[in-house]
Amino acid sequence: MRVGDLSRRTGASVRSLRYYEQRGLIDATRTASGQRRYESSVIDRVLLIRQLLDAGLGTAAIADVLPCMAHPESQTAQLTRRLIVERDRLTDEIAQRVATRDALGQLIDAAPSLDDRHGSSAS
Amino acid sequence: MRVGDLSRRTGASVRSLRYYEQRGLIDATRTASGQRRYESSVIDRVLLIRQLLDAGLGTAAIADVLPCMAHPESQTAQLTRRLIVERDRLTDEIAQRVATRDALGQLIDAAPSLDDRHGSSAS
DNA sequence: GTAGGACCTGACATCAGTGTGAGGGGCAAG
DNA sequence: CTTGCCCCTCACACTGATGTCAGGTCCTAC
Repeated sequence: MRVGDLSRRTGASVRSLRYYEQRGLIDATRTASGQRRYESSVIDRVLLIRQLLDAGLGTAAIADVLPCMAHPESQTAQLTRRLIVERDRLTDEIAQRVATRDALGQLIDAAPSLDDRHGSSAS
Repeated sequence: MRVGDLSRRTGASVRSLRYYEQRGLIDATRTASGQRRYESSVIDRVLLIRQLLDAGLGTAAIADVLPCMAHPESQTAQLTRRLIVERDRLTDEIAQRVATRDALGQLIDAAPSLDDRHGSSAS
């Protein structure tokens, strides 16, 4: 499949797909004229990449953890440590966000109703 | 207090403090010669700003929600809606990160021990 | 009053992911 | 062979928070 197809099937822009390739996250064979051809397995890989990006990992981190996720048996101690680093970073970010979300939630709950929904008290 | 002091007491770089001011997040009086002077209440404000930044909010969002957090009584419906938007965004980000963290966690748990700690199974 | 540190503004650099435009080729259908 | 769409590379722009450098001023301690 070609970049346009892959783009359509993953939601990633063509630009992004080329960028992922440049970062070593996906690879493509080239036709004689230089056009990229992808195996269909790349679709899932791209979707995974996007999940990780959305989770706040950078392409470098993704390049490290992707192999583990694709071939769990290829995990080395080195890689496992990397996974742990990223997991712990996520844990910290989650805690930070939960704390802040709850703080915002309290302000919202304390706000003059806004007839947002709220059983508006048990009046 | 002066920028250097505020910087030391908050952990924010002088550069960042000036940036926060430029974004309207904090304000300072100026001496005749133009140097910034801060009230001590600004310390807490800066700490709060940093919490929000760490939680992934941008300075624009922070500029909106800070007044609510400082003076809850000043909350307008408009502001409350903004709070809700940010809270919901946080909720999404949290869900995304939790999912990814759990995926990483599974890989880590499935990894060849690494004698990380682990009661190393109930062997 | 002088040295040296703290401060001022302004501007350019960084990172990351993505958008966008230029200038040029590939390939299938008519 | 031409039309039209897809692809190629290169390269510059943007956003956001921060670093950093330059050139200049202020102020405290001696």
